[in-house]
Amino acid sequence: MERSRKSPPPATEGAGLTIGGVARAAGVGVETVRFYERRGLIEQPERPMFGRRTYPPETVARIRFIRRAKELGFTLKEIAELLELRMDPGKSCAEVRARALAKMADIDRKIEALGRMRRALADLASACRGRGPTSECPILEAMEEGEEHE
Amino acid sequence: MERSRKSPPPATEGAGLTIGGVARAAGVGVETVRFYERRGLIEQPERPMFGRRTYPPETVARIRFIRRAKELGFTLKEIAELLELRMDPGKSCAEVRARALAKMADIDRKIEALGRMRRALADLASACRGRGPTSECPILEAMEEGEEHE
DNA sequence: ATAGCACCCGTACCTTGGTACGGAAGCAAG
DNA sequence: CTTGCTTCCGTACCAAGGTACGGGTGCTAT
Repeated sequence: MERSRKSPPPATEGAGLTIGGVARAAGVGVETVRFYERRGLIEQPERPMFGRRTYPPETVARIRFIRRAKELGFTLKEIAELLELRMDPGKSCAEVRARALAKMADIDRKIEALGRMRRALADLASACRGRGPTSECPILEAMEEGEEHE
Repeated sequence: MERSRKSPPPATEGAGLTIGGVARAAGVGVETVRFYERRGLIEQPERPMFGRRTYPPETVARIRFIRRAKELGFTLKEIAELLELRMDPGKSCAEVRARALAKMADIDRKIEALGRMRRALADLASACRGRGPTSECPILEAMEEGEEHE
């Protein structure tokens, strides 16, 4: 029972990991690994009709890559493209850089949109002393009138 | 043919609008109005077994309210709560103000998260001269190593 | 009176990123 | 050899916020 929760599968030493081993090593759930397979983000190992699949250690690295890219704001679709770029020896680093810059521009737009919301809310909140019934609330009134700012 | 695309339904003058009239006046699609009904965001008018429903003009104002609140970053669930507050004479303006402040804090957190992403991307992009194959790209390398910042 | 929108209704579908379920079968320990 | 954890596989479900469809009916103008 020494290794029961630690590593059930390592039957043949350096061969490969089972899906559970990959998931633990990469810090995601088994279902997430399966989900990434379905999305084509990770290559599926030879799929025996019966029995278990064994994954190469690169799969763990690939999932970590996905995790990190997600933290940087890339969607799974974009990550799939990054993974393709990474594999394609004909593509240059400039392509990757361009994706990063585009994502930064994307993030800037989101930040600006949120900033506009924030300012609009701050304006409304400052117009409201927080007293009286909701029927006289300047915030609600402003929303009812709708400024059609567009 | 003068009014054919302008207002098909106004049979009885001041009575009420059909769903299409509401949708046009509020600037949303008919399906969206139906969707808001299902979500309980707008009250459904008396529903005749057969024939058409007529909506009071307040429905248009309500949908505009929803639109405006959405622009301010509220979810439909939160908007439903705002609408309840608006209707409840026992609630005070302070409640509404609190929602607005909470939403601002919410937005601040999102902005900070995006700012972190942006800075991380900027760091990676500045480390990459945009030359060479993807196999030597500092951006991809950094993602592969995964900094586990957390 | 009939063409032709507009409306009614339930239901299915879309995107994004997973999570959960249920039955069958593998595999190691006790 | 049986128990019990994994794995395999398809499929369904979640949140959010709609959009689309199909079949049936209402209403209005020509």
